Amino acid sequence: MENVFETLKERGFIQQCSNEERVANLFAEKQVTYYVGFDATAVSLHVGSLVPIMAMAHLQRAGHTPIAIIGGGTTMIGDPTDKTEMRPMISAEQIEANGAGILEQLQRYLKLDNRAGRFLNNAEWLLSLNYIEFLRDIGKHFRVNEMIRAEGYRQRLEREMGLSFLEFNYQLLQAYDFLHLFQRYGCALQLGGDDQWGNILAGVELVRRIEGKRVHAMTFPLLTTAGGAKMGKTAGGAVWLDAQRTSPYQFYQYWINTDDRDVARFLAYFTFLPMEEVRRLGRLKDEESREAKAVLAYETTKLAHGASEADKAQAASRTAFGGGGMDLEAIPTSAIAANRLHTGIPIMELFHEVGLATSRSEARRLIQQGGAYINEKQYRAIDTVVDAKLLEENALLLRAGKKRYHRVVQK
RNA sequence: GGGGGUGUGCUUGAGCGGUCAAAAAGGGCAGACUGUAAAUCUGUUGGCUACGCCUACGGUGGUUCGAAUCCAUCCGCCCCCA
Repeated sequence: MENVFETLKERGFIQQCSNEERVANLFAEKQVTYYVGFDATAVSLHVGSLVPIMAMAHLQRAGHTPIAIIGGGTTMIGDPTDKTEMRPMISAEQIEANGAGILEQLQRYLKLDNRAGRFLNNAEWLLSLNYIEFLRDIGKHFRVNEMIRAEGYRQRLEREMGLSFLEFNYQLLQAYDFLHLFQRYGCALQLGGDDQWGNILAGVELVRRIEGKRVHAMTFPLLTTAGGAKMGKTAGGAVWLDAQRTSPYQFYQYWINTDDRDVARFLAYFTFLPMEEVRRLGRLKDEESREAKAVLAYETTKLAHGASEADKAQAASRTAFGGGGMDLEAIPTSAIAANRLHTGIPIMELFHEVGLATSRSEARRLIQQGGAYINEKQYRAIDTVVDAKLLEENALLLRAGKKRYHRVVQK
């Protein structure tokens, strides 16, 4: 079997590495325990976390042991790295709840049964730290002059934002995590986004000073779409891995709407397809690239939500955009009382009510600008009244713009 | 503790006491064009019981016929000194 390191490299996962050769050998020589920290500020992970997740999955498939940690302790501080503002602090209970959701999602990609892999909350060891001891044992190993040279801190220091002492300690805590995981589980490698490079190295350094052992760091490139947007952000907000927050259909649509220029890269990152296949799909041009996008969308959805959901999403997407009717299952639907429909509802009110417009004024603009459709027929008159006569098979299919649909049924 | 500065809509950022729902850019949304892509062009971008009304320029009070614009005070942030 080929070295996972090569696999990761070929697929574009590796941005920086403390020492390429050593890390590559490490994987070849023995089973490696590695860790990645996840942000616990939300109940669900989103598409942006998929890079580390996929990297972890590749490694686990090659027989190595992942540890996913959520920052129960560190999240309560807020990571200043590359943030223009301080992150909001959240409560321990909230983090606990978020952790449960995150674990569930990770388990679709990773085996975290405390043998093949682990899921830990760093609150477990951080909360019991004693300040004096921490300063004495850990704090003495850090040089402030080095720390403030880090890009993230420097920006905060130079701009007017300021940096609180609390946030400044983030790096120490993250380094301490690494030390702890090394001591307790023999964890020898930390992975993270490239913005974490400095923090990860701080951990490497700390382990070296205290334990005299060499551990390693590896970072992933920070992904943005070709359009310059952050991964996983859309107009409607983040694209979550949680089916409750982002339906498998929406998830599928996110991927199928990928910019042409990103398709090949994304296939390598977000699917397990062999690289030959990835390259073949990546070579498709113009209209043909839709095939590649369909594969990307299907594979990613399958990983996140399972094959049957992926099939459904794919079918829904095809009928919706392939000229056929919509797959009714996939469209958000709301019920409206029959008598209201018989009386008639002003079109503005209807679009607002079902959430296709956030206010009546927005609905008004939408309609006036020709973006409002009922049963695929455009309505531009704001005084249109929608009543039961427009029902088709007992339902109305509302559309705002090109892609946002909503179905209304009688109650 | 002392001194100076700053706080505007989703973001950045203009803003003479009336003509400011607030310039400009970015972002968003919609339309045209398209391949459910990109680029481009056009329109639009606080709310409402809608040619009018309401809410908004950190909070609270005040001056004024009238305040985002002036004053006081409080809060947050930044810089310098201690």
